[in-house]
Amino acid sequence: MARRTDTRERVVRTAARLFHAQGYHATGLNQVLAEGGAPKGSLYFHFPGGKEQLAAEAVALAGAQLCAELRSALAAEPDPVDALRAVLGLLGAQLLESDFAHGCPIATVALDAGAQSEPIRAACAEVYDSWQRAIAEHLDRPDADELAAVVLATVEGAVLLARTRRDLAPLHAVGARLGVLLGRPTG
Amino acid sequence: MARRTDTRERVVRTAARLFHAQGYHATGLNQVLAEGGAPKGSLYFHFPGGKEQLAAEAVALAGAQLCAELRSALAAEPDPVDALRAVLGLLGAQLLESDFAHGCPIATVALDAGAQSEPIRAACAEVYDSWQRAIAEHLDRPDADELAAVVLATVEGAVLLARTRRDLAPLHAVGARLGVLLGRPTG
DNA sequence: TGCCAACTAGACCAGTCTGTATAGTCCGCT
DNA sequence: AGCGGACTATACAGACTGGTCTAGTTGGCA
Repeated sequence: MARRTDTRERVVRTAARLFHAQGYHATGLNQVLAEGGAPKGSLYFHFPGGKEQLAAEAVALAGAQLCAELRSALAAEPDPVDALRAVLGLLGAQLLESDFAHGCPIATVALDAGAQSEPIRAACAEVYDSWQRAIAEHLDRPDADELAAVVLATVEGAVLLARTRRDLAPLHAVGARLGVLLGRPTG
Repeated sequence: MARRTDTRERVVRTAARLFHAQGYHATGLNQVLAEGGAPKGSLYFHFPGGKEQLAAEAVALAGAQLCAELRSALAAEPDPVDALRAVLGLLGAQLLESDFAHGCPIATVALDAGAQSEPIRAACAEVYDSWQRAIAEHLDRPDADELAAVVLATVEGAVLLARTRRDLAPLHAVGARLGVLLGRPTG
């Protein structure tokens, strides 16, 4: 069956945006529906699993989008340190633009709903894995995967701190230290 | 007026525990009251600011407790790297014990409620500042403060990843890289 | 033309949320 | 004894939650 409308996609996009800024429990289905321009019947037609399914798909969508941006940034710069600094710049710009509402779309949902819903937690974990893989592929060394996890953790933490403090300083501090962290293959 | 009961403290402790594990919006006042053994009238007597005030105080309490543990761990080890590894071990044990429910008590609330409530955001930011100061004081070098921010971000990110993945690997990876990050004063 | 699936539309339900109102209990102080 | 503030206890309000139900509309295909 070919789809006849774009309602489903519109709803997921709206949900992704709202979950990103407000979190899972703070975002009501009514708000998603109102801003997405869809009635309740449509939602439960497209997402029989309800809010939980919607959140899992929204997380996957937001994660895939950011993964694409991450890969393109990494591909544009031969040096991993420069590339990651570009990514930090991107995240910082996003924070500023949204008045510090848009940090990491995964972290918000992971902490808010991951503990109560296994599908949502799994979707978040999957996204983190994809990001880590993208980073690891650009670190040409034996411990690339483990190091990519550290880089990912550092960036995630910096975004969390920056959002909470309403200040980009943590992002800059991390950017300045990336060279040290990635500098020597054998540590 | 001296206090005549410990209801207030009991409620804050219960709230801190529940917010820690479930987040702000996922935790209802009724649950806090039931588990804390207090009626609603008492809550609004002790916390006229309602849930928002309760959360701000719970965050401050949890933050102060962890800050004390952090300082004691740092004081027990002369080498900052060893000391921070001990802290990572503590956080990992806490995650395991709680079946990955208890990550960072601040991050959960900061992402969940910080965007909507300025007092809660400020309370979270204050706690992060206190932790960063505690770390910086044990790094005897000119760039201690900035470096402490990076360390804090890395640890926070690692806890977030570990909780989401239900796997302590990110914590271990960070522990193994702390030496590189802190190794040379001039980077 | 007629049929069927894809999809929309919104009323409706039971439960939960935070917060308020008010009556009552306890206890130290004078 | 009895006043008054500290505190408890609970019923209740009003809004909102996620989710279900049924009726209706649309569009392609036979």
